[in-house]
Amino acid sequence: MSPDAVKNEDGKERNPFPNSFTDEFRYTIDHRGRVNFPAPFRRALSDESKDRVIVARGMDGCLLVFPKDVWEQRRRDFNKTPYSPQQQRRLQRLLSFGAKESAFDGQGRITLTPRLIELAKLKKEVLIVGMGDRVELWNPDIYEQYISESDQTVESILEEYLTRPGTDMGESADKAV
Amino acid sequence: MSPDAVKNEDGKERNPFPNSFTDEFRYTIDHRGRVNFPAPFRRALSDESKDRVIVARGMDGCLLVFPKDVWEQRRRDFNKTPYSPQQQRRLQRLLSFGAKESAFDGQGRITLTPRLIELAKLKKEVLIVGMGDRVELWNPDIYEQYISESDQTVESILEEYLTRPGTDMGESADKAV
DNA sequence: GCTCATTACCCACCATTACCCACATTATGG
DNA sequence: CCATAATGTGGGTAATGGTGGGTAATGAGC
Repeated sequence: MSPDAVKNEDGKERNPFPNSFTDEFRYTIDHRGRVNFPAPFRRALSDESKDRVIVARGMDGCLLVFPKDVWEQRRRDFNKTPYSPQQQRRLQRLLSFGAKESAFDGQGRITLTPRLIELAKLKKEVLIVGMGDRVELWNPDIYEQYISESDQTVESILEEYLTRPGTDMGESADKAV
Repeated sequence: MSPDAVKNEDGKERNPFPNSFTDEFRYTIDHRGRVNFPAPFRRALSDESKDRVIVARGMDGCLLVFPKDVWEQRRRDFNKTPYSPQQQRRLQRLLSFGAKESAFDGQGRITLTPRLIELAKLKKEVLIVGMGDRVELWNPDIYEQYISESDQTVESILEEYLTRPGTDMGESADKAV
């Protein structure tokens, strides 16, 4: 499966990795709760989600930003879970609890509600971390703390996976065009 | 045309070993944090990642440079690990910690952030080492130090693997003489 | 209906970045 | 041995991206 894409009909080059977010940015929140959304991430957004994202509570004290189409997909996925309809509804509500849909302003920023800011204990600065098809917002201090708590075991696991040449887990060799 | 490229039927150059990096290079970082990326390595990049790489923290004090498609593959692989969701999240975050996506400029250079430069203790010079599907950046002094620390055990292991049958060279070397 | 608080849209500034050109040096080919 | 291309290094400059603030629309409360 490579949803990788096609060029646009207007000939403009499109991102070959839609909704794929990598690396970190450090921005400031202004007194109105506005946070810049990294320009590379904006460009990486799929056409369907060009201007709309959902900000929700994340795990371990961060906030999550989903492109709208990814969010909808997640929501639909709950219906495929083996749980009862009651439990599925509960899952959906937990997911949406505190979530806020947000649009970009002319400068590419989103506005966080006071509630979300409080949930993530955000102060003046935000760390924005690309995590594949979603983006995490962190209080930099908490993130630092979280990272430093990683024990030796996790780090050696990471090391092993990083150092492993090519991956035998995923299918490789589908490079032909 | 370069010796490490072959021609496709359509006449375009294509590398027979995409995302395969060998050999060492020694370059300088300029005052803007720009480092040249070896021309043979640029040619070795897969078509998908021709223009984009990710620079991340590596083990033992070096930096890692991944072609974007390799990086994405690694990231997806974490979700297939037998570990708990919490651990998977931690792995993903550890992987992304400090990571920066970068594009090549017209001269084939990437720019390193001050943070990455500091992490790897890079001064004026960088040693660039091909390590299979990824590339390592080293402070040459630290690399030298690291190599010299290899003890007798490691060296004898290397010796054994170098001379072990399994390659034509090793085999014939064993039987000849 | 009116007022006030909140939100959304707009413009302005400026540091940083990316793009461009220039040149020195090395490899390549005749 | 010279000519030519390719590669590594440095720097100027226009464009982008991040930040702050003014002002018009929106909506809630009285």
